[in-house]
Amino acid sequence: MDQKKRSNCPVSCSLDIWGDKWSLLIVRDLLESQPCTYGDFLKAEEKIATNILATRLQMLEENGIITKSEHPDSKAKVLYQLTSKGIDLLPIIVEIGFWADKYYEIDKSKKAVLKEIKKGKELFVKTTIQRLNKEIVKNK
Amino acid sequence: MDQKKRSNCPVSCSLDIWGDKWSLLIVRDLLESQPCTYGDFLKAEEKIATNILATRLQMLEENGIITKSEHPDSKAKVLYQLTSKGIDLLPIIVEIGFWADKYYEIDKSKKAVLKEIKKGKELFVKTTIQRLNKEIVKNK
DNA sequence: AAATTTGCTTTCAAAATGCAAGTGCAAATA
DNA sequence: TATTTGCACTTGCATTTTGAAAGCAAATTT
Repeated sequence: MDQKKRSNCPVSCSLDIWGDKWSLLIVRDLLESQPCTYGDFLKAEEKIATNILATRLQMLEENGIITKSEHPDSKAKVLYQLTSKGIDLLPIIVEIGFWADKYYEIDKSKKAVLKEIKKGKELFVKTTIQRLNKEIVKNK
Repeated sequence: MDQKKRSNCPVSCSLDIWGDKWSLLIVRDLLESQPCTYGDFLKAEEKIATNILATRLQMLEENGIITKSEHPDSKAKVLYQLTSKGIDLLPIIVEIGFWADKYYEIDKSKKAVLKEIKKGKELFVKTTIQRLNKEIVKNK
């Protein structure tokens, strides 16, 4: 009864994040600077509406892509971070980056980062995923 | 005046296909079996509505991801195929496939294909892109 | 000549979005 | 202690997008 009808992703797995730019933006933000607060997401360049952010965070949590935890300094704050499943989205984000770099103007700093990654893509992805996974453990 | 406000993609390039599952599905279909007709897309498993298909095909064409051309056999039919820019989305679709395979049930045949690709991802991507680009030239 | 196929367009109700304002709680300040 | 501020949301509502079905014109088949 509470079973939601999910959209199909382009490789036959059902998941709402496909077809939602805001979800991808949240994942990208987290990959770049791990624990983020609600406010951090709102501050991002793309100006997500606060109600949309709330629904997307909830959806990502339900799908096991992110987790919520308490901020060490303040109970008023909430920390969001990626799960292993979320971290594994890195290769996709990286490939989107390469593609965008090839066909669109992107800012210099991002261009430089991508150029570095290109030198050893597989290694970069592997070590970054390892690092992010270790950081999860740290926060427990 | 006709300047549409475009959504931002997660890597700072503006493009509507990010955040739209139907666009991704169209690209996936084309990567799997190059020229497709309007009807082919409608026949796909995911059941895109015909009006949505029309707007997405138009959008993808405007963004230089696909092109329309005449069917050699019939004036009633229209062929859609990827441009080089569209073909270059392959690495992204492949990575989405790997991720989905890791975390969701996908059907056996796709699983098998992905397993094969995994053995030599870089080579597979390179040769497939080359092949698809050659096929574009053929159709001219 | 009539029926069917093909590639769309139109209509319209239902759902999703996006902006602004509001709420509740915790922490900082007066 | 009282009050303001900051943070994480929620609510209301107008606008936009979606999705299902029906319609349509041109081309093709029967």
